Amino acid sequence: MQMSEASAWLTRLFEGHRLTPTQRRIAQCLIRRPDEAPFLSSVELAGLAGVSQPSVTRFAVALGFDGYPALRRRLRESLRDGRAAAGPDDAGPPANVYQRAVLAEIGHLRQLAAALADTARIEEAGRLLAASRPLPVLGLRAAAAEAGGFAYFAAKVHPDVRLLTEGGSVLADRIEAAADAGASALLCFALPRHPREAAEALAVARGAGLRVVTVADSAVAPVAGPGDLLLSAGVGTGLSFDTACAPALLGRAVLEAMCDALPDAQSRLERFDARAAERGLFLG
Amino acid sequence: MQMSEASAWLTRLFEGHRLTPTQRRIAQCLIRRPDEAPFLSSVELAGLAGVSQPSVTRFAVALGFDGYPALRRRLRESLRDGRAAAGPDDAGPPANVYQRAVLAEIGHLRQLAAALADTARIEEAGRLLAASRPLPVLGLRAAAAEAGGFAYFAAKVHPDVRLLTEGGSVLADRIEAAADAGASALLCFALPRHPREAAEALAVARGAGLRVVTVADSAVAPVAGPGDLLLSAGVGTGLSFDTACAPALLGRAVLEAMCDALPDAQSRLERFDARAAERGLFLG
DNA sequence: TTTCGACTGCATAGAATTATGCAGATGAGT
DNA sequence: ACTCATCTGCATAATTCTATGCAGTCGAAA
Repeated sequence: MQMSEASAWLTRLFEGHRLTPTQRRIAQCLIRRPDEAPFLSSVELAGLAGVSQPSVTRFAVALGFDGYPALRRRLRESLRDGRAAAGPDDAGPPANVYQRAVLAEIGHLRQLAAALADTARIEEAGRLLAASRPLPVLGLRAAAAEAGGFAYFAAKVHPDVRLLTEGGSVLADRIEAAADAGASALLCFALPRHPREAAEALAVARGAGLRVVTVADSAVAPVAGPGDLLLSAGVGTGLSFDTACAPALLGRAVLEAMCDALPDAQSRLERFDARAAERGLFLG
Repeated sequence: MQMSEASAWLTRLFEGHRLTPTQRRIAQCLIRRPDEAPFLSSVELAGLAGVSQPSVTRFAVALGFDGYPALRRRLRESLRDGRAAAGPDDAGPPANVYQRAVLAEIGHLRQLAAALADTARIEEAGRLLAASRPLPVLGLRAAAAEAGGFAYFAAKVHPDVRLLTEGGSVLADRIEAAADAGASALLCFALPRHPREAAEALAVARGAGLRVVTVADSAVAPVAGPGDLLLSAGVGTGLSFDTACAPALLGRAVLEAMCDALPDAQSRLERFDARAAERGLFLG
């Protein structure tokens, strides 16, 4: 018989206790369903075992618990522990603070990879941004770097990218100017700590009729609006300052999707490369 | 923080829902405790999130469930699924380009984590940069974003950070001005494709007596000089444009080391926080 | 300033879960 | 056969959990 971690634990628990026939049925039932067991109410367990509900309570007491909830609590803990032990197989002590921060970011990237299994949202984001001329890209304070990185590359395939990294009253002017010039969407990088200005700027953008695409640190970012297309990736908090690898990478993924939605992206890139070589812009 | 399968599922669930501040607190609480979440009663969850129990019920309804028990049922299913899927590590083929790019970056981060086991070089970099007043930070073209991100945070703990992201003849002027003002080191982000200008700028810096610390994409970066302190991390090339998660993260690690080498970093941060709160700079 | 709508916690009703008193059943020992 | 201890389920009490009406608060719009 194949014994899982949890049912082995259960078996050990039952050993050394004199159990009545009815109680044995309950125990068998628990051993056979180690995954469901921690979630069952006494009524449900009784039903599955074919015994009365009070027998379940008495079973728990017979095992030395204060009552059925106490037994279930133990089952939950053992499930959690088993889960934790099975998860990260590299049990080595994460040596220093730098390594811990990097490992945490790996976790965020894993999550991002899982989220990217569904490409519908990111492709929609790509289409929206590709269709907007001009394309305003907003990122204030800490998010300015991510917005800048996006805008630098985006400008190589999109004819009119407008990078907005400075707040103040001019920001609203520039958003409205972009809308007047024909923009239909705006890309916003929203990272903690969320500046109040960013929320205000997004309100202006929505008011101007722009569709807002937001790359944020969490799906519950306070700057997100109802009609926005929100994409999220975790931010690392292990160091003195936040690290936003995953959001930055998500931004590049959006950029890729935007390229795919721009028919002449490839030819623009080739033209740039040709001119760069001509001018000796890069080494190597 | 280690992100599990379950919280990824949660994150996807919350996306696209308009949530009130109280509901965001509940969502954050669930995301932060993916292992406990499926076991919590509405009362317990309310307690952990610091909201009232009815708010939890309303939260579940807002997400489209029939009630809180229905939400919890879904959490339990996702926990079970995650458990089942956790067995065969990553058997599935890396479906799409986005996922492949993210997985490649995870590989770079793994290498970075290994390299950071030895903290001597990064700590030396931190000391060098902390001691330089002013501190010029150089990053041209694609590297401007990484340099900008570093400089934004560095300015919160270092009294005189000078961000240099624009090339041209003025760049050499500004480097020499920094040296004249007392700078003893310069931090350079050097990413492909390496601009010729960057190499020239570093030559100027060395000529002015600055110690150069370079965060680069490879240990054989063409811009590195003999006396430089070179730190490297891989760059992703799976998408149309390079992704520099690992170098960016390495930059933040250098920043952390610099903070450790600045005795009054902590007090500066606290002063900033106090003033930010005073001015209502950030949301939440 | 007033009004209105949205949000939130309190109080409480309604539902479920759990524990316990009780009686019938079973089986061992006298 | 009688007694007694044990076991079991039924009915129900006690507890815990969930949902909802209501009023106070806050911010936006008129």
